Amino acid sequence: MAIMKERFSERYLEFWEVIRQVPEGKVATYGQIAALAGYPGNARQVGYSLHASPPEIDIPWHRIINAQGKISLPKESGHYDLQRSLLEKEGVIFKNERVNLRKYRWQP
DNA sequence: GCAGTGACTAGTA
DNA sequence: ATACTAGCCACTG
Repeated sequence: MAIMKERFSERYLEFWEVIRQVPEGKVATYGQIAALAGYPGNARQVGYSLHASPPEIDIPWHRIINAQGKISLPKESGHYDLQRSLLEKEGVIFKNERVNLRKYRWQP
């Protein structure tokens, strides 16, 4: 499988390094992660890196949402409900499928 | 190599 | 509020 390559690009590793710093009960956006990792404008790659990330890396992938405060995963996939329940378990409140970013956004 | 796709975003209308 | 656009770049066929 393509995702099981031994090495990932340095860019992906940088993304995951930043994501690892997002604390419990807080969220960050894809664009925010990209900018903090030193790749502003590469929000899409952040999403792709998570899609391709192997389970053995231990990162809070569920704390990453889009700039509208919504979950970017399709509801049909089942991953949507997983991400939402993981966040709610940490105290993040959803209102109309949306998180209040002004309240829950991680500020490094 | 080229075109399409995607866990994106900021801008404009 | 919605809709469309350009920019973004790794991956796939």
